[in-house]
Amino acid sequence: MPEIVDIPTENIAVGAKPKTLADEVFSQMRDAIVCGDFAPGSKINEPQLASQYGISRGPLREAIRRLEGAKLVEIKPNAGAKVISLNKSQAIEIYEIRESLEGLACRLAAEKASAEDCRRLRDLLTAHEAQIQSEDGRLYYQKAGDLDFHYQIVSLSGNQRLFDLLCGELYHLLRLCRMKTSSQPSRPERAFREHHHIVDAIEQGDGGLAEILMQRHIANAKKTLVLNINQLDKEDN
Amino acid sequence: MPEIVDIPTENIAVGAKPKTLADEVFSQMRDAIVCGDFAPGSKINEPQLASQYGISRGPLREAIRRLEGAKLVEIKPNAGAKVISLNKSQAIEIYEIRESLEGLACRLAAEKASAEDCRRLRDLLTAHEAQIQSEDGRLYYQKAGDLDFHYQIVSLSGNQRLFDLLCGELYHLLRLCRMKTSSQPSRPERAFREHHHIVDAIEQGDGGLAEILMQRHIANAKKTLVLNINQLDKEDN
DNA sequence: TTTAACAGAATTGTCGACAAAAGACCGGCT
DNA sequence: AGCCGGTCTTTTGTCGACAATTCTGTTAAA
Repeated sequence: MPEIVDIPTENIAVGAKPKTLADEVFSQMRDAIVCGDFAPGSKINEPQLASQYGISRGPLREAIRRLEGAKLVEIKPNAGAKVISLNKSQAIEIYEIRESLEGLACRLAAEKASAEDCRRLRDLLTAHEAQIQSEDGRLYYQKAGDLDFHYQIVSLSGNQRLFDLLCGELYHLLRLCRMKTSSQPSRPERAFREHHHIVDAIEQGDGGLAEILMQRHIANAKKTLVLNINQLDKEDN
Repeated sequence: MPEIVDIPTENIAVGAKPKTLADEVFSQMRDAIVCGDFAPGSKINEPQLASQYGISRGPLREAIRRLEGAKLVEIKPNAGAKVISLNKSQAIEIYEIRESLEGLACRLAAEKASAEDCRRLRDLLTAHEAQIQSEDGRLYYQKAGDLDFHYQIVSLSGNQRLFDLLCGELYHLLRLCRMKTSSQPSRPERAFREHHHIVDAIEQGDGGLAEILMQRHIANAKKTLVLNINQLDKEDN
């Protein structure tokens, strides 16, 4: 029984339990959006959602403002908020930014990672590898495992703001991008090779190489995504 | 006639006049923070500010949440919001991110810029150059002119999300960093050479070179900033 | 049939008031 | 004198209600 651990990428700020209602609802709505429970492009009805969450409109509006800050909803004055809907070019934009930023994170990580850090990274990969071998491994990999690896790298970079930017904002958008093309052709073996090569570079402290490898890794993921989107568009037509 | 347009870097979203009170107050507070009218680290008192802006606490709280999204204030539950205060390492973090992101923007701009775009860029530089020759040129350059140039580059990249990220968030933080070291030793001639070299690369459509030059340009700015901060710290002791 | 205007409903924006928590202040104790 | 506990004040969090705007559905006219 795999019982995919479902690593809670949402509870990034561990130990900081949301106390205010607005924060709580913000977290719930964010998860609902990135999990697809809120359809992209759908309108957000304040009275309805307020009663649904059992709170007043005040905290709900604050939560919506925070969602706007996370770029997950768009607010138009006097017209309400809508869940963001990403098209192909916007997805590409996100991957371009991610390529640049994670390249940076990977370079910094390579320059700072200790032997212990490297060992943990490698352990993570082998754990994922074992997971892959299980029945629904592919799904797991595409969902949590991949982000988990990247999450660790960014964490090792030591740049707190970079971490907030990537793990607090961009990764949520990324999950939205992936949601569209839910059943990906899954290129796990290739991605695994790339992951291991990245860890190799980090172990050797070769920041420049680690940066390039990570950029290429994400560029490959982007290509896969674009391919999937194109195919999806054709089916729709 | 230069007629430096004095692009208002604060009113980024031109044409979109803020209609709701919360949006209006958000803009005003953001400008007040980046201009230094709100001291970094100072506490935000809701009742006081609400009466000061002549609004209720509801819209004010929404504005504060948006400021939190822009990373300009920090909110602690049941403790209120404080204007962000950047220390040396945080400033370095911001410059690292900016180096990576503007490098990307510059590469994309080089790949997409038309001859007309290049002409406008060069015009901008010559206009700034003329401005520099005037009495308070150095001050002008450090304040608006430099950001103006970078603003144009990012705009040419064609990546809307990158634009929002840099011009909508990071540049405001940048102004906060610069505010600390208000009287900079101003390296205008060197920065000007770098700017021209960047435009050269863009004109030639050499994205890779443009990216590297921009990264080095920002890395140099970072060095200058760090030097200033260190000097400031010594004076304080 | 299409368009335009109008009335009604629904939704968003704003406000003041109450409840709860944090912080300040003061007195007493070791 | 310094520290601790309790009370009071201030500030934040939450709520319900009202005002203003937008959306909708209907009717009437071209």
